[in-house]
Amino acid sequence: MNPDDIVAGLNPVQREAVVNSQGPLLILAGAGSGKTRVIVHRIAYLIMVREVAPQEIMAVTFTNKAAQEMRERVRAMIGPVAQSMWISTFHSSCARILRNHGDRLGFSAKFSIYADKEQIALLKEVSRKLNLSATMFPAEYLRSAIDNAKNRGVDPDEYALEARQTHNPKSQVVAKVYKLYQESLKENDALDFGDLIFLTVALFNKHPELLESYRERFHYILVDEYQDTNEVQYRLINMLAEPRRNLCVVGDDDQSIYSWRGAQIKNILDFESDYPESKVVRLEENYRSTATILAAANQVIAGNRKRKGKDLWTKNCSGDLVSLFLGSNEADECSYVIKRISTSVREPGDFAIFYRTNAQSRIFEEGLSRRGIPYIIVGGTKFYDRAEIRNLLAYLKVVNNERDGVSLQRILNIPTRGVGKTSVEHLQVYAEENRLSFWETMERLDAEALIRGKARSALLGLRDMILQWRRDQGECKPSQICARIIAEIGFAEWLQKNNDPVQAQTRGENVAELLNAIELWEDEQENPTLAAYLENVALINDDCLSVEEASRVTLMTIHRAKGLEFDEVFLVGLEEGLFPGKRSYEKPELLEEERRLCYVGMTRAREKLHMSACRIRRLYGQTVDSRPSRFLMEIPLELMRREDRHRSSIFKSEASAGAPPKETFSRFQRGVGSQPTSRRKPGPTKKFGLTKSIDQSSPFPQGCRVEHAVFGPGVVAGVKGSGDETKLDIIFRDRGRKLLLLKFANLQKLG
DNA sequence: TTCGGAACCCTTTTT
DNA sequence: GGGTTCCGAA
Repeated sequence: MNPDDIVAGLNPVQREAVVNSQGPLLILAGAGSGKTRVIVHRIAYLIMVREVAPQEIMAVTFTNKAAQEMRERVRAMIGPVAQSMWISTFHSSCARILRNHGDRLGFSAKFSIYADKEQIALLKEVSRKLNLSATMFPAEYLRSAIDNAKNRGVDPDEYALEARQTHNPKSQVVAKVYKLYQESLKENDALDFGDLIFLTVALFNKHPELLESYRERFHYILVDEYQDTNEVQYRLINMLAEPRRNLCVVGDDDQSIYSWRGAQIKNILDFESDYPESKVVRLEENYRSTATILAAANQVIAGNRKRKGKDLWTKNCSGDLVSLFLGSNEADECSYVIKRISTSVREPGDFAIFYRTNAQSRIFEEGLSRRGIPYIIVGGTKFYDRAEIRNLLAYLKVVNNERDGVSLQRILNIPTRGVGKTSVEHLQVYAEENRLSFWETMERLDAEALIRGKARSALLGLRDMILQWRRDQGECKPSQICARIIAEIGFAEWLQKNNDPVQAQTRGENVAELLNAIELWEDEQENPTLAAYLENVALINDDCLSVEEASRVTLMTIHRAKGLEFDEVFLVGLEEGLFPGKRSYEKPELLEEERRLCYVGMTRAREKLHMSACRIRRLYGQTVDSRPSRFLMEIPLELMRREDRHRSSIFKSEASAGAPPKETFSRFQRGVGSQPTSRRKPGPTKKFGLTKSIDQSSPFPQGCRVEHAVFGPGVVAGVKGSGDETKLDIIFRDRGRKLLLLKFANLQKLG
């Protein structure tokens, strides 16, 4: 094939990235620079021009969505041969490897994958065995400590050594937990997410010949979002790529926002020293945003020191200024956002609202629904995290994997069948004393007088059902087994009985939806086994079930927004202490990450960007005075337009809360820059948002209660202008806020 | 076993 | 403020 055909339509830099197919390559891909396009073309180039066999290429991403899109687009370019390529997430690539060779580490090919909830359940069991106090060592604390260790590539022995060396008593306890937890996982024939990667690395370390075989297989390795890789992922990739060094990493150091999950920005920053012979390509032309938005974003990110350095530019027009709205409180901020959405010619689906923390979403949700504007909140409790779904999945896991004790214990009394705490304890003790798995203990119920009465017969019944379902696996599809389980345990009836009618309804629907989802999945599979389905659920935990409608306003955290784009974006809550968050103050690295987060949020916008902050915010039940975020200060005033100038200071809290003068606000009022951290200046400071000169001679001064013939009762929030031009800013009790010309308003004074 | 109320926590969460 | 979790009482 003619190389020119492959690179046709790419800009010169993109071509560089595609054509440089041999040796290590770092592609610094700015936001909206056509990254995926480059990756896809690069793969096509390798196969079509360099005649690399597809199965010699491994492409790794972080999300299923990214993997899917990449796979789809490659297939569209080169056809079905793409099928034999490994394009998948870190986790599913590793799961695949471990299913093939996990026996060398003591796992079967059917191992269960434990998500957070199951990790916690197992950790509680471990804590109990070690007699740990749940207050001193909450399961969640242990979970994240162990998770961190795995991300760092630290095994239990190394962890114990670390703990001893640092004389940290708490860590020494965690070390014990970590060790026992790993043993328990093995007994349950289960792995957690961290294990998938870490144990793959361990497998390769322990069995060099296996590593060699994969090195032989994968001649070309490509990693997307390289800035988000953690230590083990880094090790994995680099060990595989070592002999041939055909490693292409794509990423953007300016969009590294997952350090708290173990991502190491240094991986991308140090790539050039890891591979001195490497080439670097910078994709800086942006095809997404207006020049104004980019200029603003560039200014913000320029405040970071630890970065490769990159300036996005575009041929797009300059577009609108960035709108800046400084509200009095979050209700005010919210109504600004909603007003802009409801008065726009755009469709709801063109808008997105991004916030730093999930807690901020509620007010927007309420406001939008009150106005009847369709919206979707991305995030929150996922489908597969709902209790009823997890219960059914636990059943399926038990059917699939005999040794999975965590899932078995979960379902013992679901639906309630009279197996209480004491019975479970008896079983646990017996299992422990006889070194049996939980399932083996259940098998001995006949022979041993372990448990008596109702619990005994219930357990025997459950055991027989499980045995039957396991036999069914031969001729039944997973969906049929699942349906059988639901029917035979009386799950629907139990849900009815134990929930209020509304909840019972949704839970029932969820169960139906699960069956539906399994069937959909089966339709796409050649060989739909239960084990395969369970892996799919564990790793591809996507919410394709909640159909993403294009016609709704999208609400999500900025973290979730990475990789997406919208015509018009509202970035809300830009306040010191919230964004950047308070916790980032002490550490410069954390502050830099917050700044990157801001940059990510801003660069999602195609045409119009709004940024807003509140003067007063209720947070965790407390009302706090806030100042605008330093990130706002970093944007040149020429790029912004204030959207709240006409507004007056109607909010008593502002005058009476005794808030210290906020010179940062005055920066926007007077058009003079000031440092966010500057000390308080002497003398009076203009109050933010206050109408410049209140006409004290107005018959209806600020705060005056009035009655309007049509709008009813209200309060004068502000007065503007004078004489015939006098306008009153009034908040009506029932009709919201209006700006009225005094001479026409025909107001009655009240009280 | 199930409930209800007190106590607790509180960034972000690709897999 | 609110959601979750945990413990004790019925």
